[in-house]
Amino acid sequence: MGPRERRVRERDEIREKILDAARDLLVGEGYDAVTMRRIAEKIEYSPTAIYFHFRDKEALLKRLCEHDFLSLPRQFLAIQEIADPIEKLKATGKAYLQFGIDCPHHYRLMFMTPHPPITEHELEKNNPEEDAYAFLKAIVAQAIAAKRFKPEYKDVDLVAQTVWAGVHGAVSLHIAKCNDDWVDWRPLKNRAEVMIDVLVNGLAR
Amino acid sequence: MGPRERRVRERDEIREKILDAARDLLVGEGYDAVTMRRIAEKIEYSPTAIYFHFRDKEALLKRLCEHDFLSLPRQFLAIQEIADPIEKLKATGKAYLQFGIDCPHHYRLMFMTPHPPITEHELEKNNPEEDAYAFLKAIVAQAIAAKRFKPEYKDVDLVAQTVWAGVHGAVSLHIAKCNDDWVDWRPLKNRAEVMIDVLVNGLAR
DNA sequence: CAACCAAACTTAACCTCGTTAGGTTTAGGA
DNA sequence: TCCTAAACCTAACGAGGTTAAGTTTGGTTG
Repeated sequence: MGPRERRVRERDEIREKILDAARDLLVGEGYDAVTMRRIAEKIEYSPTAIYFHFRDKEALLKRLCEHDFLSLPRQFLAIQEIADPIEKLKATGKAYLQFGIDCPHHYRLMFMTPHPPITEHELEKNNPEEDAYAFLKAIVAQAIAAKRFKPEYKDVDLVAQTVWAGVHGAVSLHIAKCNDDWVDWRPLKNRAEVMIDVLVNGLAR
Repeated sequence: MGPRERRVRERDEIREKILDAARDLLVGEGYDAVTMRRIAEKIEYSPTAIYFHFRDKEALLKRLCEHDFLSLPRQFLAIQEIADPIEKLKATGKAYLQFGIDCPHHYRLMFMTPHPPITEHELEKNNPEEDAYAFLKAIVAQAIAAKRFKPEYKDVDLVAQTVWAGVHGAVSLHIAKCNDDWVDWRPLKNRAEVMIDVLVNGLAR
């Protein structure tokens, strides 16, 4: 481990510091507080220094989204203990909901904001412990294998994406339109629970 | 109709022109193209003139969202011909999906972007012909009245919001993450159809 | 060891954007 | 005829993302 490795490590560390600062601003002060200048201020660098580590703001935010999407299942650890796949699915939905309630700005950036395509992935995919989508897929696959769903619902990706979309719809509509008094909104938790129940009932044999 | 009425009419006309210009930019050139300066350029006014008609950009965009949310059901005219409430509900979901496919930028602004609360509504509410949410609610109420749903699903608002959220989840996840090759996305139309079927099945007796 | 060179920064500036201050025109009313 | 308020305009401010150009720093090489 010569000075070469140290350089690489230091580079990764400052990259991580930038991402951490961006996340802190996002969660703590909201969407609009995430500016290159404020990130720089937080880590005591000049704003332009960030451009040495990220091509532009979009790339930075996209990286943050990917990173935190992967780390989501680490918050779902208790769910793995549940044996019944249907209960597991419901618990996952509720945990996902809770993330949306706790970190709405973070949720908005990760799931409600389009990011232009960037062709550089370096992170590990398809590991349920480190990839939220793989986590969900594994549960759906388990439910299908246990013949808990109607026979027409055998496409794991299609079912997983439907369940995801359902809960996401409830959460994201809340985040986008909770200030809209045009609609007589029911409480989010209530809506999300009904959504999960209706979905599971619709999928089940 | 003296000059006083003319003044009011002219004011409304230029307001409408501003909204039309904003909508054109949004649909034609996308989200980022909607700037006060470009709107002004399009209607051949100075940027500051807009501030005489709208308090700020947020108010302008919010007004646009409300206006177009109301005019949505005018695109759903054929649906009123359908007698069966379940089929009606499915058709409404598909029409809503089609709007998301045709106008993704417009959809994003209307349903995926939080707008701060503004306390000034001047538009007519609760008319199914001019209010997309009232339109959906009327269909759900019809289905409930015809005893097509399980007895526990008798809260019209709760059911309407669940159905809305389901289709919205499919559409909005597509708009936000269609460039994300991390997930092996099924086609949107496919996902939306499954979503509608699963929801209806889960709600039905 | 000295020269070099690329990595990792910095300062200063550019451009666009939303918005405001202050001035000007215009038309209806007193 | 004068006044006033509505409906605009020009000019500018400040914040944001980004770039150009220069500077430091530490490892590598002749």
